[in-house]
Parts: sequence; C-alpha cells; structure tokens
Amino acid sequence: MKKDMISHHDNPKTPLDVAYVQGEIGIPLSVRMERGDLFAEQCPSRQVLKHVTSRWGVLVLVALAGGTYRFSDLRRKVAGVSEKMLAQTLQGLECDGFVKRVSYPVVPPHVEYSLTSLGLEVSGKVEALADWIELNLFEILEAQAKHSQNSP
Amino acid sequence: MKKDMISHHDNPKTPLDVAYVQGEIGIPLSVRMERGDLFAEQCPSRQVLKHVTSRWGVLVLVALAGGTYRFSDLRRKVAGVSEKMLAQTLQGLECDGFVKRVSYPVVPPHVEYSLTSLGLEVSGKVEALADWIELNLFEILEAQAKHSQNSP
DNA sequence: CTCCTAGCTAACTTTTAGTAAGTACGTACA
DNA sequence: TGTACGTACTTACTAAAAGTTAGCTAGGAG
Repeated sequence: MKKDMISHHDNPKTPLDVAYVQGEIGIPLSVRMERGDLFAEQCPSRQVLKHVTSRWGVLVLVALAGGTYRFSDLRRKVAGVSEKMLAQTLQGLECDGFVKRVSYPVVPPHVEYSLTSLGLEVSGKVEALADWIELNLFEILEAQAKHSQNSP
Repeated sequence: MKKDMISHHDNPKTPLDVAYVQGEIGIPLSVRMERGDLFAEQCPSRQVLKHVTSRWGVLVLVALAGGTYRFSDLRRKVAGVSEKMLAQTLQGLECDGFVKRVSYPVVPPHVEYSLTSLGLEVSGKVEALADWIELNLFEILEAQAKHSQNSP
C-alpha cells in the first residue's frame, strides 16, 4: 500500500515552500515582498537561523559587537572554540553578509573581522538573548535543581 | 618544558571558571549574586544557550509562545522535526524550567506543553531574533548572492 | 482478533563538531 | 645555512550529535 509510505519528511505545504523547492527564489517580486517563514520546512531563513544560532555563531556575533578583531584575538575571546570551528563559523556569517573580512597580504597573515550593518542588527538581537540568559542564569539553575528533585 | 604543553584547551581563567570546575555552583552567595559569562568556557550558561538556540529549541519556543500545544500538534506546527528530536528538545527546555509538561493518564496518551513564566521571557528574546531574520530574509539573500559572485 | 491512536524510547545510520597535524612564507635568530 | 617563529587557515581522522526506522503501551472501534 503506497499511502502508508508517508515518511517523516512531509511534502512542502506553504506557497513559500513550493516556491523554494522550485528554485524561484531571488526572482519574483511577489515573493520578494513577503517575509520568510521559519515554520516552513524549506524556507532559507532556517539556514540563516542555523548560522546565527550555532554554538559559536552566537558568541562570535556578540564578540564582534565589541569592535574589530583579528582571528587569533577572536579565538582567545571566545574561549573553547577550535581554529576549524571559528573559521567555519566566520565563513558562514560572512556569506550571510553579517561579517566583513579584510585580509592584508603580509607575512605573517593579518586578517580583520568586523560586523556589517546587517550583522550589527542581528548581533543586537542575539546579544539581548545572551544577556538575558547571563542575567537569569541562577534563576534557571534553581529551576533545574528543582526539576531534578522530582526525577532523581 | 611544561609551559610548551599549552593545548587547544586552555585552562579556565576567570574566577567563575574556577568556581565552576571546582563544583562550587549553587552554594556561595557571592557567586549567586553574579551573572553568568558566556565567554567563560565552563560557565553553565553555555548549556542553557545550547538548549535555547538549538535547531528545534528556537522553533519550539516561538511556537509555544502561541499557547498550549499537544505533542503532535507541536510536531505539525514545527514542520520537519522528528519525534525523537522534538521529545529531546522539549525535555531539555523542560529541565531548564522554560517549558511545563502536563500529562493526563489516559489511552491514547494526552500530553500538553506550555511555557513557564521564565520560558515566556526567553521566548520573547528568541522571537525577536526569529522575527528579525524573517523580516530581513531577502536582504540577507541578496547579500549572499553578492558574496557568491566574488567567489564562484 | 486486529487495527488504530498518541507519545514516546531503542537501535541503527548519516551528518556534524571536535582534535591534531600540516601548509604557507617572510623574518629573526644561531 | 638552517631552523624556529608567527598567523590564518586546511586536511584527515575521531567523537558526538542529529536523523531514520521500528517498536512499545493499552483501551476502544471495527
């Protein structure tokens, strides 16, 4: 029976979904006027969200809100990040237009990273979230402790 | 020489870091008064951030801002999420005290999920970020396109 | 007697993150 | 002359996480 073959990956449902899978992105003005929809499975906004909210993406955006950094300085600031993941994260944010990369052709290499105006905007949102978590951390830890009492 | 043995994992530096690795969390009032520090490698705020900004965590928090949902309704709303990941995400958010789970002992099972007051607060921050991305999606897509021109 | 439902969990596969090592190349030091 | 250094990466490998599929529960409908 074929109708039992419905898998976990349901087909796209929204008009935007249909547009996305048909590769119509970037062309029609009617679509360009609409906003993204994160609840739509195929919406490219999910990729952007992924970059922004990735483990290191958040910290890099918050760090760069403080100004221009070199690669190694950024790595020191964002404690725990590996060179590979920092490079990968920065590339992701750069291709989304959030981060500007300026490379000077000298030896040893000198590369500066900073936020674009678009990046400064997301950074603000991300920083608000980060701040809230930092401020309410101990309230959260108390809630965690209370929760683990119920199911030890 | 031992000082050459500095690995990628640098030792904790901040006072909070030291407190965290020594397991002093939850006890001293002097620390309880301070806020978390996401730039500190060992700070528990990073775990909370991970739950909140996880791929499905964001979407679940935004969805639940719209009210109380059952498991399956949530799964329909958050298109693309598997049962396993939804369960895992909800458990993470529940143990951080953001989500309240109410289970009715009936067959078939009936479970309702909603935000706590703490959850409503983070949800606000997360929603602001999500909204910004949805609103500015096409500006971002333009930046992406411009970027891929430079390096095809 | 069999299937259906809702909300999971266990076993397995695929994707992603993390670790260590290597690359480039001009300068400084031995 | 050689070799060690510094910065910003990349590559190869391994550990961890996410995704997929299948199964469980127990009462009610057919």
